[in-house]
Amino acid sequence: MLKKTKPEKSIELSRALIEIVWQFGPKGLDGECCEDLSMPEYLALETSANTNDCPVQHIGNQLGFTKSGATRIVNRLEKKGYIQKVRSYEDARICCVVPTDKGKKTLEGVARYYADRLSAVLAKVPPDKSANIADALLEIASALRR
Amino acid sequence: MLKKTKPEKSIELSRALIEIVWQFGPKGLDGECCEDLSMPEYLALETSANTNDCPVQHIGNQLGFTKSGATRIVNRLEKKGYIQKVRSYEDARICCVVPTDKGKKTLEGVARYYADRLSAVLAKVPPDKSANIADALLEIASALRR
DNA sequence: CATATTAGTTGACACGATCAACTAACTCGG
DNA sequence: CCGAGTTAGTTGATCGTGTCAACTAATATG
Repeated sequence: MLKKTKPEKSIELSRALIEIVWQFGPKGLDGECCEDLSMPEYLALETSANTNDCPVQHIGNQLGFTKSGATRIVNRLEKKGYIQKVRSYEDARICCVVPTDKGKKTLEGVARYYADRLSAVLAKVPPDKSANIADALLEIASALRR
Repeated sequence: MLKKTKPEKSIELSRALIEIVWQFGPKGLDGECCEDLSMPEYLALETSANTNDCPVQHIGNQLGFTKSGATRIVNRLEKKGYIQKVRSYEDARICCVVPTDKGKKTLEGVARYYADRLSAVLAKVPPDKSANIADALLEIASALRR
């Protein structure tokens, strides 16, 4: 278990990022978010909740799936009772993805689960740093959207 | 695309974390790291490079796989020419996973690729914040190891 | 030496995504 | 208003990548 010689700063940084991503990401530890939802399923559910008259494809676009992938993830969510597909009556080709009550409730639960996991980690950080960290996370996320 | 009412702080934070994880994680955009390596393959390769006489199982432990999963990922890496399996002569049950020259070279390339992706994002952040962000990433990663 | 333990492998399987071909609904120029 | 083109979504075949349980082979131990 020997560490190699100290790498340059930017590489060291991205190394940290990868570790974080791996721990919290889709393959992290259990791989599940909550109940019977995988991470992409959770994100799809969330997208449907944040989008009015959300077409199936929009979910694919948001998550980086093909449209067939989107169909399948939506079907899974429907079978599990988290969403419903409603044909749009303005354009009957479009299926609007609408979260059910169960879906909405679960969404809160999962958000809380992640929030708890994150605070568990932040608890191990020197308290004077944790404000900085919160700031940094928000900043990166907002840069990603640009 | 309507946003819901402002959620509490910790949930907003974990939301940011999830976005980051999704963008940089195994499913992020292309899903691949570099050349023909998936993210778990990259991490396995890196683990083998940072561990002397690295047994197959150690890779599984590091990444959170079962031992059969570890066998499979190692076999894939071997087939692609990134590592070699060498039977330990102290204990012939153990296969030491050793990166080949190609493996070592690729490792640098991938590290650079991630570093570049990260700096591309950091470039969009107010310059006075970026030091904070670097600090925060290192801090979180180190907290995760504890 | 017999038994238990440990490292690794393997076959059957599950899950989740892609691709390409398809259907159904809408658009628009003649 | 009709036929060609476009768009939303679905589906069958397939692939990649992981698990579980049963296995082999090497080592440790009483």
